[in-house]
Amino acid sequence: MSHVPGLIQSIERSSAVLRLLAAGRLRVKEIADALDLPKSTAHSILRTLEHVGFVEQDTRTARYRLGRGLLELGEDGLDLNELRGRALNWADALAARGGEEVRIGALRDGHVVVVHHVFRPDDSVQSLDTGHLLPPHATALGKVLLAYNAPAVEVAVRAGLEAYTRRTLTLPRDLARSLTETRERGWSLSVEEWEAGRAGIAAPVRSFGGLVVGAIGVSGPVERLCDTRRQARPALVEHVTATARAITRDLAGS
Amino acid sequence: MSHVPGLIQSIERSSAVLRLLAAGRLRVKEIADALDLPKSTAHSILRTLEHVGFVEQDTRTARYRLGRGLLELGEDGLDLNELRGRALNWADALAARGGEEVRIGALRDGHVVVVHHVFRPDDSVQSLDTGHLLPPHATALGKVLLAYNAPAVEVAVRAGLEAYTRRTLTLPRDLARSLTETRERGWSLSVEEWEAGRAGIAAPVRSFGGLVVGAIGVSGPVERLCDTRRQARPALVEHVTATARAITRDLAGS
DNA sequence: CGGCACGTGCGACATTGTCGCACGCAGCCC
DNA sequence: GGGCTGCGTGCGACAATGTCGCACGTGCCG
Repeated sequence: MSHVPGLIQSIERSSAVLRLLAAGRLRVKEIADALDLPKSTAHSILRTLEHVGFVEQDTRTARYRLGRGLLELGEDGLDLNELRGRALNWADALAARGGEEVRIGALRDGHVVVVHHVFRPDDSVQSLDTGHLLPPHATALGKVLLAYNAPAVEVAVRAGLEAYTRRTLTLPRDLARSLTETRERGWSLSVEEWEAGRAGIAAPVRSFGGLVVGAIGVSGPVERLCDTRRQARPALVEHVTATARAITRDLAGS
Repeated sequence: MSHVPGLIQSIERSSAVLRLLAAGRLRVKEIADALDLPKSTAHSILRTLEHVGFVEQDTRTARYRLGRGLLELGEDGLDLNELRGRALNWADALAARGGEEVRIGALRDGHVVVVHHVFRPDDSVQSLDTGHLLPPHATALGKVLLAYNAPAVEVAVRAGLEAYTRRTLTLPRDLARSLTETRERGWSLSVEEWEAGRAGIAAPVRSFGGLVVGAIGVSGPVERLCDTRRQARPALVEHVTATARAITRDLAGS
């Protein structure tokens, strides 16, 4: 079997599997025979492709076929209801443990769509925020989503970075620096960039292969989220990032 | 980064890359940032996806986009002219070294399409066979192609295995056994199954990930191709399989 | 009912994928 | 125009992961 050094053999093999399945439905054994691979190897490839949605198996016939995730490649494979369903209990726990209001969101058409919102446990008057759109460049949720989505940054910059407060980042260079910091630390911070007196901390939620499909964040008064130097409180950062990791693990197990 | 044990991480990552590119054209750095991967790792994935035709790069902008190999997944990514172009010199060399006529073929719509035909070096009267269709189940070329294509076997069996000689394999079980042997040894043999007094030996030509995209074979009188027990002569088998491997390496380098 | 073939999953270890580093090139700014 | 920065590409060491033999359970066939 002639494999070119420097190329990733397992990816080449997976491409061959997809090509075979594009021509018709096949069983593990047939794929293994076609590629002269041991059954176990073929099965590992198929299991992975199935997991990422590129392949599906008919349980009755055991035959594999191309999956919706590949046929509809433009969709990011995770709809907002599924994100909400997977993340909402973790969001409730974060609100309880962190003591601040929590939102889960995703980028859609250049905006942050809030798919779940948890009030701050002690507060009595809140406006439920689900379905609302937030500006990506000024909110912590939005900034962490932009950090991993270069085209969305370009769109936002081209549309102009609107100033919501005097602290909103309105220069492309400033936004880019903030997003680079976000990537380096793995979480974002917004201090009075969206609303005066309020801050937010958010972390990414990832899907297969590391794809960012959403974010979870807390928000509240600056003096509760930040220390005297307007830096995020480490304990709260840890709660947010740990929760994001838990949701990511939950999604990976699907 | 949450990766599930038992799944192939590099395949998951490649699926994430494809999803990112389905949403827009991106540079290496942007993909690396989106997935929190080192640039080199992202580059290795892209290079592989490019090699198998799933991704293409715009040399002017350095941006990557989805490639024709993925957008047109039903095509096996190798057209017959390209197979011919890559294989014809090797076929000529095989005819010179093996002393028998050589054909290169591929499966199309249940038939073997001969894409290149080399006369036996010593013969003066030959009919050029290019473009001709051969029955897959009775020829060595066809049997080696069927050995790696389970759906094509099903089609042939369903259509009925026509007897061309009294030695043609007409029972599905007999054909299946012959194809299993073919896979086990890596080459096929046909002794008077297509034409009385003539035999053929053939080996598969493979593309990326091990996909069989064609075959090369020799044919001639039984007494020249086989020993007294009607088994293939080892020296000729070696010539055929070595040539198939050389063409496969040639294709891999593309 | 027994034998066989298949799909699935586990785990050892050899192979391969990962990724830091270096380099060349292009673009930008002073 | 030169220096700096960032990017894309490729090399090679080695740690991590992919490979794959084996075992098991299930279903089918004679």
